[in-house]
Amino acid sequence: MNMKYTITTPLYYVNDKPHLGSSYTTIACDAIARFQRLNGNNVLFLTGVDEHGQKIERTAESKQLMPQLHCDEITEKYKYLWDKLNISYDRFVRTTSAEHSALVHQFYSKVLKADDVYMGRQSGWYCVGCEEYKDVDKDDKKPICSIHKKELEWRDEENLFFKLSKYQEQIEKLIQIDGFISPKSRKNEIINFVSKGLKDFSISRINLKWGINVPGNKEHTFYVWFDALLGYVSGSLCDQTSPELTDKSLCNWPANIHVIGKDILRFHAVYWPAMLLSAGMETPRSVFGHGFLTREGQKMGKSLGNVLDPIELLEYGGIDAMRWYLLRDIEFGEDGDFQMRRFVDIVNSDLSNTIGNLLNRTITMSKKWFNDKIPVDATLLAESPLKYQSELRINQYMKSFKDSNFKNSANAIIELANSANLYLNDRAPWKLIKDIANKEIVAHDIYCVLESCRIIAILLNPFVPDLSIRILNQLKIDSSTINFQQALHWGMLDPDNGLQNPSPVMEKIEFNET
RNA sequence: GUCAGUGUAGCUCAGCUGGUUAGAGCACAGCAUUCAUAACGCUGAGGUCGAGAGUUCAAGUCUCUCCACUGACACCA
Repeated sequence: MNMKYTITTPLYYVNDKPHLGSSYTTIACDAIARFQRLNGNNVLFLTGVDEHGQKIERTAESKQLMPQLHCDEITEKYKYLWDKLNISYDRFVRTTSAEHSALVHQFYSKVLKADDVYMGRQSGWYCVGCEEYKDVDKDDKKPICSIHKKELEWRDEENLFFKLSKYQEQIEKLIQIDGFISPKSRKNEIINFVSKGLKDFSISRINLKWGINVPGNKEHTFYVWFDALLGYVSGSLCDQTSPELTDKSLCNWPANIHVIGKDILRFHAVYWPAMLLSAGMETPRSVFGHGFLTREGQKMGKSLGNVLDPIELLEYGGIDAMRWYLLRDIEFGEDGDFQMRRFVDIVNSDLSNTIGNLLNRTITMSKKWFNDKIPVDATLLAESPLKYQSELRINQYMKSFKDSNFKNSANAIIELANSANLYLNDRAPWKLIKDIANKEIVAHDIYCVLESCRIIAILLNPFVPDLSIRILNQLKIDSSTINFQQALHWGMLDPDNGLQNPSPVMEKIEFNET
């Protein structure tokens, strides 16, 4: 097939170090990217950071750093974490890069040509945290932002405006398209919002140095959102060094999916497509707004002091545990609750007890009775109930994964492992082998279970690539070139290939309350 | 305030157009047990299905009211 498939995480705001929420989004994207690659698609997996805006400027100031240095510092933390989480991104976009600002200028000139920009005046109470004007009473003397609990600032300034209202009908049509906005519940909210009439929005700020300058308007810099969203384009250009918005240069555009948190869905599903329409570019194929994570039933926040640091979690449970738990136990799209007890239980049960132990017990038997080779009768393979099971579960897995239903996909893997465990208990090869006449039957049984393990390892790959490779290594399978189309056929395991000595592929996590 | 969604075992959730003793996984208890990471397997205990009222021969499943949580919009701060 070899289709181009472009997937993006949000460009994370470098106001602070990465938190569990951004890790969650990024892990989900990584799973999708890996899944698509295994399906033979040519994937461009894009992530990056959004570095401009007043909030950054002030944060840097409070740290007595130049904004750029502050951004560099935080950007490094993101890169470090993505590295630790084995995120297979292809490009990392920085909105402070020269290429990016060149692209923003190019894009802006297109929007200008479309006659979609005008100078307007905006006054009102402004929240720097939100980077947004708030609808509050003008007579109020000390209004406070309901989200940030900070005092608002009075602003009265000239801004450039983008004619969002002009795209009312086109946006209405776009958001109706089946699959454009997921999950469905959020789609309805956006439709509702758009139906009330789109208002033009400002795309520039004055008196803000930390931003990309607006050509022709010295005092102005671009509003962070206008700037940040374009990072998706600058990151997906074929040749990033010479940003030109032509059909050729846009070979990775449009994005197949923007994965974001539910809080910024409107920017992605409404503002962003309108901007692209204005510039005569294609709109993204889909936008997925996932839910938020709470911790032990409570919102995570600095004020509550219950923020879960991804690095800490990683050190505690390991990368496979973290990735597995987030993808397997939390409904993608819905809000989810992180519970330490459950984290430990789920990971131990699924990865150590069900899958790890299955592999371990089977390899042990194989080594004990057949040394390295399994004398299996190939003609019998086609009739194994495990063959049927694996096909059933592969189907379930594929179907669910395409809907970004990671939970159900992961369940399919566990079901297959359960079946294999049951099969062993049922066949009891350790009893059969006592009669040497049964050796062939036992070989067949062992082979079928090992083959199930191989398929399990491959299906696990997008979820927990490290564990997947550890399993394949024990089966002495080269993990560097696998793809679904070839690898998911029953009977691909070479019986003469030999096996590595078994050692637990997944250590258990010990639960300790902290 | 308006609209939408959710509320089912300790935890995470299934239960389509109403129909016999409400399900799964995890956790827990007991049994069994080595091929295996005290793992796998079997058995079991656990729910007045958010509350109340109504429709019906029959409601987790339909109607109404209320409560809690989540979100959107509006309003206020």
